[in-house]
Amino acid sequence: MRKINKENLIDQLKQKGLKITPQRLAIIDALVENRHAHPGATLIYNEASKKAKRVSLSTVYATLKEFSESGLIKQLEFDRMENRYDGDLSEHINLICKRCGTIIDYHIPATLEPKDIARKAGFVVTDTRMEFHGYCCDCLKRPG
Amino acid sequence: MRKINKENLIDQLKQKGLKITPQRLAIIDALVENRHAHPGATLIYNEASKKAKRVSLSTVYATLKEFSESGLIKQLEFDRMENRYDGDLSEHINLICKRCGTIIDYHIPATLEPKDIARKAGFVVTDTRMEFHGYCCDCLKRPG
DNA sequence: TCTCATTTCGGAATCATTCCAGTTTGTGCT
DNA sequence: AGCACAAACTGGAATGATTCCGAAATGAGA
Repeated sequence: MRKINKENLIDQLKQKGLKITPQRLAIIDALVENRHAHPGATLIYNEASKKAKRVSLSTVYATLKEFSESGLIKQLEFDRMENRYDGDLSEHINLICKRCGTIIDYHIPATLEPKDIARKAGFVVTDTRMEFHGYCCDCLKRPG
Repeated sequence: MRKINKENLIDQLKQKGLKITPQRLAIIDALVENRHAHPGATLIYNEASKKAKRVSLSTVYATLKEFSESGLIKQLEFDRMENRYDGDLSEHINLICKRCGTIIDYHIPATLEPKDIARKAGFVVTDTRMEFHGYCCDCLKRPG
């Protein structure tokens, strides 16, 4: 039961004492209908605007923030505002402390068992993000 | 030989036909001296300003961009400008296409072998980023 | 229905980053 | 050593996502 679903999200709002408003319902709809697109605030805003009479961009931001803080959805960027650089080009995991911002380079062993990383490094993982950037098969087929 | 080192970076600049300027040398110094801090543009700018008489922030940005495009350093953020959201809260890897921006959720098997991911998903990995967010041991010790 | 904390609004403010047009400067060549 | 020119630098304006803020609107329980 990991995928987002409208009724489930509404239940979670109730459980957490958050109010059910037309704006939130519209945002939930936009989120569910575009779940595969990993939508950004702008897309959500556009989609939600079609459903509810009035939604402001500020509300979309506030709601998305509320939802991700409540664990209803996952933000694909974290708080880091400034881009940072790493001189270590080898493959490793950046262990980023949520409190002090420290970034620890953790070199991955031949076989990686995500859950073990925490214990070995004395680091408590609350959120994980692993991104592989490259080219998807559809794009590889297209010229350019 | 993965860690950055001044002479090596200078050699790489020469090899790629890039010019050696006082600003670049100052930026390289700042990069090398702060390698453990995963410095951002602002820190680099401040540090580099101490070394070279004149360095502008624009130059720092341009240089950092040039360096990461040339593979001298690694940028810890990618081009994505807008924050995006994911309704799938389970642990998975986001395969992000550099060309079309598509994000494919890839659920990790019990044992993860990074290199295998590409083949299985038909995705060519050019850059990898794995981030585990949480709390480092030092912060865990401190109250709050 | 009444009440009030929560939510929404929209416009201003913020902040990292990019853009631009003009100036300076490495570097290869003579 | 001096020339020429593409590359690099500058700084101020522009951009664009996100946050902030004070005021107005509104769910939801009493």
